[in-house]
Amino acid sequence: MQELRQFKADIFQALAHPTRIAVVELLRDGEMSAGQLIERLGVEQANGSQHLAVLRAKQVVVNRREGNQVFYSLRDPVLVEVLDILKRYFLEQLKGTRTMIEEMEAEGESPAVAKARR
Amino acid sequence: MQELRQFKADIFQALAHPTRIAVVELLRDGEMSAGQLIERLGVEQANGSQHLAVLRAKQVVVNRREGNQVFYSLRDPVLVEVLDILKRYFLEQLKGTRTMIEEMEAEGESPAVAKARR
DNA sequence: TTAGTATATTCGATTGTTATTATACACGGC
DNA sequence: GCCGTGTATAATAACAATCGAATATACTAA
Repeated sequence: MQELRQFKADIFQALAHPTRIAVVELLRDGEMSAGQLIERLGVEQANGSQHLAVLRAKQVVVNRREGNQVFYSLRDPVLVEVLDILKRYFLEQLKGTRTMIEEMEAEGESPAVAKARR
Repeated sequence: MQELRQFKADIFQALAHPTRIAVVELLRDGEMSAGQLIERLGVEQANGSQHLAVLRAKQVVVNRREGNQVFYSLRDPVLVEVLDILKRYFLEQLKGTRTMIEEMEAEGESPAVAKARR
């Protein structure tokens, strides 16, 4: 059980950076070379390569060399499911925020607002 | 889109620690007081409270005070889904590892073994 | 008010993560 | 062999996360 939690924590940590999330999203529909990825990400070459190294270390992606280039792909597309779930979660949270904002606007400064601010 | 990725990264980071994953799992079936949580986690009081603060800051959990105690619960149980998906993912990965080990045992020291060690 | 219990926060030491710069490695063509 | 292109790896510096110890806060009961 402890091992499983460590494993989950490692996966979460692998994805705990916007650039690496972007990589997973870019690989959603198939493989892509390191160069293409880095160009799409709009980051420095070394930086992009380091992020790919993190994803490799945590086995989130796999790669294959073809001549000069290295192609990356998702090891298991189940992670895309996770991202999709989080998108729904994000939208839920936004709804909550919107409700909160509306309450603030409707009520002005009030206990509800103070509570929401915490 | 960038904002959504940052949001996802924040959630992942909130869960990128075995203790905090344990908290989410403990809250799976309902709320629990900070004290109960910390006891079950088997961590120092201050440390547990700090981890709860992280989960609060990222809105993963919410809390309510009742007298002397503070009860925590999951803000959105959808995160449990994510953990369940990762369990399946973990088992998949284990299957791969087992296959790898079997190959190693069957073939002895060989190029395939060297490759698997990387 | 004082004491006791439950929880949170602050501080400081340690360790981990990130971006940048520079350098190394791997491959193909010549 | 040498060059060019694509990719990975040090090395550093700035910053963030973690933990334990001590302290602070919130509440209850007496």
